[in-house]
Amino acid sequence: MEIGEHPTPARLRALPSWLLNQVAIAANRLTDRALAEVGLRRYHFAMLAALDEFGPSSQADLGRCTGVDRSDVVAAINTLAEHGYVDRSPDPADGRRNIITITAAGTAHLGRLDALVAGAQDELLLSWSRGEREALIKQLTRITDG
Amino acid sequence: MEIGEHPTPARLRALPSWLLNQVAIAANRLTDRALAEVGLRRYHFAMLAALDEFGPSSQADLGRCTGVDRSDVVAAINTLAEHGYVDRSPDPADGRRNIITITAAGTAHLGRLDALVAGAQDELLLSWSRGEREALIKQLTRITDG
DNA sequence: CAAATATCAGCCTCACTGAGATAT
DNA sequence: CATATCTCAGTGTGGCTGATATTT
Repeated sequence: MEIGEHPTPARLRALPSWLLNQVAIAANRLTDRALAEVGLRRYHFAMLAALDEFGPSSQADLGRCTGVDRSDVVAAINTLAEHGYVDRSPDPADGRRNIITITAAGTAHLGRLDALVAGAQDELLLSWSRGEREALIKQLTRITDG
Repeated sequence: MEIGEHPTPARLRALPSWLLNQVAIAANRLTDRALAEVGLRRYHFAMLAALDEFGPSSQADLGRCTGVDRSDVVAAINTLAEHGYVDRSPDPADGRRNIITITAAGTAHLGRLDALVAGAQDELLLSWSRGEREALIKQLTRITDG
């Protein structure tokens, strides 16, 4: 009696919010799987990237610029520090803050992470040209900026 | 000393998977907020839409075509049935299955949900033209199909 | 006193897993 | 026997809240 499996309802297929959610789930799965190879997660990559680009930062700044909650930054930095990818030390100029600094090992590892994350993008956007990817990035950026 | 807040790292701003995740979070928040007005959630809308489009279906089929896990379909149908939006009855032709049918009240309510969900799209894509929205939908569809 | 920081404990949602009972 | 369905119990993540201690 199971003649026909249903396809996705047309109402959902035409809904940006639904499509975005499905695509994000797939993208996150691919990225997580790639980063699992080195035992890290997406937010670890985000914070190392921020430290590499902006230099030593407070945990609050790291959380804000990566969109990671203040509460979760603590645990993520713990893990990165245990791996030796960052140093955490009190700010001599502001007793409330910790200064997080990326280590040489962290910088080196970030190169590996870049490759893994880039591989996940390639899996997600298989057969997309460079120009097509840029168009996608531009559209998504327009939404986040709005 | 807090002269400059960090912006989002360039590595992340150029990363499709990261952008997709951020945009999906925003989209889901808007949709959830809209549907909260009537005490329902995204997956309720998805299942009512499927039932409206395909007619009476088994829970397994509903889960597959909406991407909702078999396990979560149970709870969602419970809620919809309590509200009187669907009927759940055993399939006389296949004892393993329940046949879920949308009720008249369910169909009526779906119209209201459509409006709420459409409003959330408008909030997300403020100032996007019809053509721009279609281009976005086409790109996202290309990813899900891949 | 008001505001910001780091930390901790905990909540809720959602995608998912495993297992059991039933039926094909 | 293998497969499919429905159900329940439970897991893990991610985004989030509230409270506290400390410092500015």
